[in-house]
Amino acid sequence: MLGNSYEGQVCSAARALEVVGERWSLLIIRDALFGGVTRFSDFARCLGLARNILAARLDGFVEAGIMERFLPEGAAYQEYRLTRKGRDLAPVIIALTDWGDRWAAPNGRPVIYRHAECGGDVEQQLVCRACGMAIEPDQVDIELGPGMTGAAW
Amino acid sequence: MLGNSYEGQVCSAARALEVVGERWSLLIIRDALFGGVTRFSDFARCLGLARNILAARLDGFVEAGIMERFLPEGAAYQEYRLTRKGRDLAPVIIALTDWGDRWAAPNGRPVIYRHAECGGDVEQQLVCRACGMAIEPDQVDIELGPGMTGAAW
DNA sequence: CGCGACTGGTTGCATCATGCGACCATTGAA
DNA sequence: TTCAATGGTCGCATGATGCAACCAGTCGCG
Repeated sequence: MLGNSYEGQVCSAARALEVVGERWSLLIIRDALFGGVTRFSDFARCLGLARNILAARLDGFVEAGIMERFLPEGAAYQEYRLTRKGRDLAPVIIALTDWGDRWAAPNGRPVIYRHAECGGDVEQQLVCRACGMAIEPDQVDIELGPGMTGAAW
Repeated sequence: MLGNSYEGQVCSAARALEVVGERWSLLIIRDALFGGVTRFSDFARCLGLARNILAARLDGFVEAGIMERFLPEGAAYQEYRLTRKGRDLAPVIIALTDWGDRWAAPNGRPVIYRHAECGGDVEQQLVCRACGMAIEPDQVDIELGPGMTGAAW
């Protein structure tokens, strides 16, 4: 989005950015995923964004199916919860964080992701499904798949 | 960026988004990384974005150190090339693409990432550096690290 | 019950980012 | 020489974002 779309692009990354590419979107999802934030006012406080923008983003997330509104039984204030589709964005946020840690964190990592079971550092890897090897980013090629229409991306 | 910053956020994901979070930024980098696009007019044509915006993005990338301007010897038109810092964004783009493939590609994947050596599918995994296990997104916890200042993210 | 604080918004206005089309100097090819 | 492409810049219109004010309903406290 960012208010609009990337129409000309036949590309899943563009489709994803239409949903979560606007300003604040990924930070809202980060807080929901890893900070356990669920309520309107808590998002506004944590992030310091304007409340009308927050309302617009949350509406968009609900409409896109990455969050759902939920009223805990008995009472009073509603929660915004990530759906499976929303939680599936975790790798995106972790990839951004990894990059920021490496290239924009002179004082060390502010936040560390840990394996809940054993407490170890979480690392993101590209793996080849065929040969099982770990892959460096420059060993990745692209190929057009069945969802491609027309000639261009 | 998106024209401005996420000042209140002490978070590497926010730092990363300040560099590549603006509209079109990640698509430009995607084309540079996987499409081999290097020239101003080619970016403009592939993406269909306004040329003044493209100029602003490329300037920003050069300033941020994720691209560099390069004049091939002998002649005439310049190229924009990703630096190491820029190529390191590949996992972000692959993560976005994976998500888009899963949740927003009803006709199948338009673009497939392949291991250059063996041609196998590239898959992104979270791995525990301590125990070596593959980790599901909901098994990830966070911990504050040395770069954290103050109490909040 | 009364009161103040908090929640979950909405509205209007100002400002910044983005998009569009016109323009321009230089290079290259016919 | 002429025509098209490159790599931009400029000005204006429109859209997105940010800010402050406002509001109804709820909660906790005395």
